[in-house]
Amino acid sequence: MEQELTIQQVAEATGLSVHTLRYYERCDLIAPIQRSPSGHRRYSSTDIRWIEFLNKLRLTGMPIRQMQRYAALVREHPDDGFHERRQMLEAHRQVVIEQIRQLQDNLAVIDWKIQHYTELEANAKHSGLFKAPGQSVPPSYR
Amino acid sequence: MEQELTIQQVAEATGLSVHTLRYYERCDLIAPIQRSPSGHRRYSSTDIRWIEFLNKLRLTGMPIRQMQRYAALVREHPDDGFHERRQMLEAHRQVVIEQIRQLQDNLAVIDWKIQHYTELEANAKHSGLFKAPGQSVPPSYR
DNA sequence: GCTTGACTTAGAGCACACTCTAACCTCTAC
DNA sequence: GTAGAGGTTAGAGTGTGCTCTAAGTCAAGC
Repeated sequence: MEQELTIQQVAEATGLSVHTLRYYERCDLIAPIQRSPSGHRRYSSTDIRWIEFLNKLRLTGMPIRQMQRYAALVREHPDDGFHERRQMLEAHRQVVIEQIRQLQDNLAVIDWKIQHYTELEANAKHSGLFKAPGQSVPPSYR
Repeated sequence: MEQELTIQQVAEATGLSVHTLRYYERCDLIAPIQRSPSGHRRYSSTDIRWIEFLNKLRLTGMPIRQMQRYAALVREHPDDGFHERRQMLEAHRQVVIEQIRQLQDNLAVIDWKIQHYTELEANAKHSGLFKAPGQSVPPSYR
């Protein structure tokens, strides 16, 4: 009942390219995938779940190097040594949280600037007749 | 009263390297900086505020190309044409918001996995005597 | 005058993560 | 049996954003 997918199908399912899938396998992020009699890759649903998790690590900015370490831990101690893996994920978790915080901070500044432009546009429309009160705008903030 | 900073001081103030500062100027993200009689760059506080804003765009993932477009708009129409600049920032804003959303989504999965490892660790400690109820763990989720 | 250290330039080099190429193989349909 | 779609490999190439190098200039202190 285990349905096995071709590399093309996995690419579509995961959003990674076939090139990337082979690349990940080549650099040991993915353990060697089973082959059909003709030598073509046949991905199991377990493989796909692993790839999807890998992808989440990537999308949160984990470098390939670190994913390699994580993948090696899983391969070498599939049934124990959860502690080190958890520690890796927790360290990464902190990095991601910080990343989100920074994005939010910087977004606030961008929002501020959008607001500022909106006011300048409004002023321009009214030919400068209305100057927003209390808005002394430094010339550098254009 | 305009205090002018050296490239080294600006690097310290902004967190960018002196190399990066020169690189940004070379590719027109920063307009040509004033020079001392000896040809050394002298940054004004206006320059620094611009660089800081640039950096926020970078840190939110805006590509250099796009920052170049934005910088060109500011240079070419410093006192009007706020509309296009606002549009650029608003488009970027949406990208950043989506980026944050994705990070949060993926972080949730990582959190789930950390939790899962925590449970596996606890089970291992009790020599498998206690199996968390209702936790049928697929073998792929290790 | 000479050393030291901070600056200048053009251009080369690098790390990262893919992405593509060339040459070859294999299955299916006609 | 041949075309065409899709697979395989090793290895080269690409885009992005820096980062560094080499060779030279300049100002201050000894």
